[in-house]
Amino acid sequence: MTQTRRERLRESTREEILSTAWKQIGEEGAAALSLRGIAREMGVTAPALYRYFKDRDALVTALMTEAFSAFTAALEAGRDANNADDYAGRFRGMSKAYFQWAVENPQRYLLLFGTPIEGYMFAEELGPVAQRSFLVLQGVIGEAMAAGRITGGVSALRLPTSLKSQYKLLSEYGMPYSGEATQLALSTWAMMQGLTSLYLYDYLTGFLQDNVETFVDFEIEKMVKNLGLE
Amino acid sequence: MTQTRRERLRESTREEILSTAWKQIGEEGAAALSLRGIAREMGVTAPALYRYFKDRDALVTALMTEAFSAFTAALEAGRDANNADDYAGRFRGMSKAYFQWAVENPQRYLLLFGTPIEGYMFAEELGPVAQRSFLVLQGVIGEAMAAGRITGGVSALRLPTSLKSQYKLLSEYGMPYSGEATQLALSTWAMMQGLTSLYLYDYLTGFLQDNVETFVDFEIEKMVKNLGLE
DNA sequence: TTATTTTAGTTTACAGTGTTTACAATTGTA
DNA sequence: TACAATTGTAAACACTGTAAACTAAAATAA
Repeated sequence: MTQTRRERLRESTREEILSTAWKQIGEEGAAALSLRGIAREMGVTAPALYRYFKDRDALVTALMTEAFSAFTAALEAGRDANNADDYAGRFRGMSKAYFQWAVENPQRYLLLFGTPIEGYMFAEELGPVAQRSFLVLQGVIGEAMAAGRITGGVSALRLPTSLKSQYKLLSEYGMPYSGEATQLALSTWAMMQGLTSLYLYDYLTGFLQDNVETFVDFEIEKMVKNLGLE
Repeated sequence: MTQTRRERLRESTREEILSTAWKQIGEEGAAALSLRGIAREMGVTAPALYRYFKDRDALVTALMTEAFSAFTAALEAGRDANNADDYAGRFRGMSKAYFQWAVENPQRYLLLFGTPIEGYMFAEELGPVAQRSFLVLQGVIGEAMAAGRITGGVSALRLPTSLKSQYKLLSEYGMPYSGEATQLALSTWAMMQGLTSLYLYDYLTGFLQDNVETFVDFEIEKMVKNLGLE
């Protein structure tokens, strides 16, 4: 694994490009991201960046990969702040971490779950890294379910068998799984995403002002109850 | 209200611009919207469009206004397909119409609730027309609540008094209102938006394949139950 | 009808974008 | 030292949105 000097330099300017991009996203929003802007700030000409990223979309994909990792880590941290047998706590911790991360990293979140980049098409290679964040949620619910703690309304929906690949991925992470867990996780996922984008698009504050967080916590609590977790 | 010949012509090319824009959005997605492209297709030069729209953002705002109106109309139609005293039916009808409209007009929906236009900032004047669609939802819940049909988990959240302007707007439409109705409506809104964007971003089909609609219906049914509507 | 004003459109131009190509400079290796 | 790989630059192309000046046509006033 020993890197040559050249590889080190290359890696370092690659990271400088990414961090400059994040700086611009933080300041002007993801929509204002521009290769020429990054090059300008780095004191280099634009085509130089093409030595490091095939094109603008490749850069965006790299940024999204980074963001997904950070997001997933935040979810895991929220979950792991609670004991392994405290299923309600783990669910709560993860859900709050979801919202909290979005509040603290709005542009980053919108980069992942909005469509701020003109003409950018979700890259294939992002699939796994995106699903990994979903797996955290699915895992939390799956664990609770395996422990018999999910007593809330489970669907009668028959899920397709093609879900098995998904299950396999879950079990590789040592997590229990089931079609019902997937379904409940999707439901929770939808709610969190809805709450979050409503907030980021500034629909909530007009109605709730400084009660937004209380509202979100309340909605999380409703989910806990509906799952029968507590 | 009699229009002069000129006003008629002006109105007609204005509409041609909008319909050409919709055509492009339908074909290439909202991100690919381009003034020059519209002009090209209309057989006219780009600066000509500036006689009809101050700039690109003004055009986008006009498009969003149209889309919001259509969306609101769809919600109302879904609601009104049920008797005025069938509160659960009206809620169901509206919610299904929400998802259905998004499925049938994905680019239009994303134009409203995604951020596909580079650098476009949500225009002030869109506030009222956007809220109007929310008012449909809030109204359905408010009616049911006034009829004493909402028995589900109502929050203990104390909402700010500044909501009064919102309430006034509702009562102008002859609808009952309350802080609890607002809160429950926001919750429902979040869920619908979350389900829909999960679907449009193609997260659902991977898990559910052709069961997506069943899943969404099931989630709507859960909301009906949680509201205590049935 | 003629003269005047308003309007719709074009031409030209500017500043910005992502991207490609050809070339120069630098760096690492044999 | 000679050669090869790598990293950058300069110039150009094809696109954007937008502004200014100008022309042709249409509506209005004399």
